[in-house]
Amino acid sequence: MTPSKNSERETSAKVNRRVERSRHTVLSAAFELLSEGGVASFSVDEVARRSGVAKTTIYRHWPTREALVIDACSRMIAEQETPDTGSLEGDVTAILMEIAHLLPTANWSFVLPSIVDTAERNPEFAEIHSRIQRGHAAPLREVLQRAVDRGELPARADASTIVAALLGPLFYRRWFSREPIDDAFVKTIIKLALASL
Amino acid sequence: MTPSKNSERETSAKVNRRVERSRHTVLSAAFELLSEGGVASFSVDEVARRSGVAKTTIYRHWPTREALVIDACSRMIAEQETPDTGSLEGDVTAILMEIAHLLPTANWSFVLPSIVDTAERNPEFAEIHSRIQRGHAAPLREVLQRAVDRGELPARADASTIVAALLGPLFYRRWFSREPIDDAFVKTIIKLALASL
DNA sequence: TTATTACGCTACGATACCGTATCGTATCAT
DNA sequence: ATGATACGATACGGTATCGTAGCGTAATAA
Repeated sequence: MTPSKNSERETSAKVNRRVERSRHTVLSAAFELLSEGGVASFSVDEVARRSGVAKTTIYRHWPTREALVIDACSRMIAEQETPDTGSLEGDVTAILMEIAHLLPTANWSFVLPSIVDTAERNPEFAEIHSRIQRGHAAPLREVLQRAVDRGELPARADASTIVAALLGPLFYRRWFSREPIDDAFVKTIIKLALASL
Repeated sequence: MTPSKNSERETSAKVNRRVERSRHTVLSAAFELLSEGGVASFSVDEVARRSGVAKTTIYRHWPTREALVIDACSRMIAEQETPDTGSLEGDVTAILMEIAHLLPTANWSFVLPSIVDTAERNPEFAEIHSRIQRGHAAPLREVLQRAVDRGELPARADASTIVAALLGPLFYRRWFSREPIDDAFVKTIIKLALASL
């Protein structure tokens, strides 16, 4: 609260104008590069080339290549809204239809295999992957909890099993069997996963 | 069938002793290296170091790094037997329990994300991935077909949907949520996937 | 206006690859 | 035994990458 501290705060806040602009430019290019080639082919030199920001400047903001990759990956977490249709099946359908629509198109769907692979051997990426994963499952877990609260779903039902039964088949089609994901498929999966009620 | 052709055959067949020994040594090291670091960190130099086979020799057998990686990946296809217990649920249970057992331990489960990632942008790897995938699904498709033949399963049932409903949740737990896969989970998934009968 | 701060540019050193060339040696068939 | 063939060792040239250093310039705060 002293004047000196105040001025320090103002200084750092205004310096951020230039800094933030650089950071944003670099992160955009990094994100784009990541989407195209995955974690493996990500290079600081290429980010510098694309962004127009000098490599030295990049290294003034991120101590290492990995730090930049991790930062770029963190922006990949898909924020998804939780619907509230009143019924469990309605909510789940809304969520899965949205995901089914995003899976063939969204940027993160091209990068996620790369993160999964890296996470297999790198704890830092395992942490990021875990956060992304929780983000995907969160809306489902919430509507399931609401259904329990309403008495629509028995409290003994295992939420994580149901989530796996819902998301698993969709992910399987996107990354393993590479089959298209149409509405009929999604509805069948929902019917099967919620059949035990 | 001429003598000259015969001698040519014999020659190539015996030369193969040395050649096959080299090929086998290299492929073993390549497979091991692949299991540890995935496709991205795979290098011919490292294979040469580990195998003791000179890099020049490796390049006499494989024209390029990628050819060697692809060859090593091809050996990763898990041969799985198709059970025959007499009932659909029995067969499916046998298959999925086996997979659930392999998922946390088998070498290919560590490499598969890497192949999936590479396949996302490389058609050659997409082809390999497709073969691996068909290998995983084949036993399930066979027991499903047998169930249809017995009349245990309606012919209109979509096999590829059921396969996705069975394998998807298991794969989801191995590579996405990273939760353990216990017997209770597998049995629940089977119950859900076959509930529509 | 002036001092500070961030930035750009160029150039490094170090490392790790790929794929090839050369040449001498060991293995193998006959 | 001998000629053919595969192998090993070493050394390249070329490229890409990481991360750093030095120095001049532009933006910014005071």
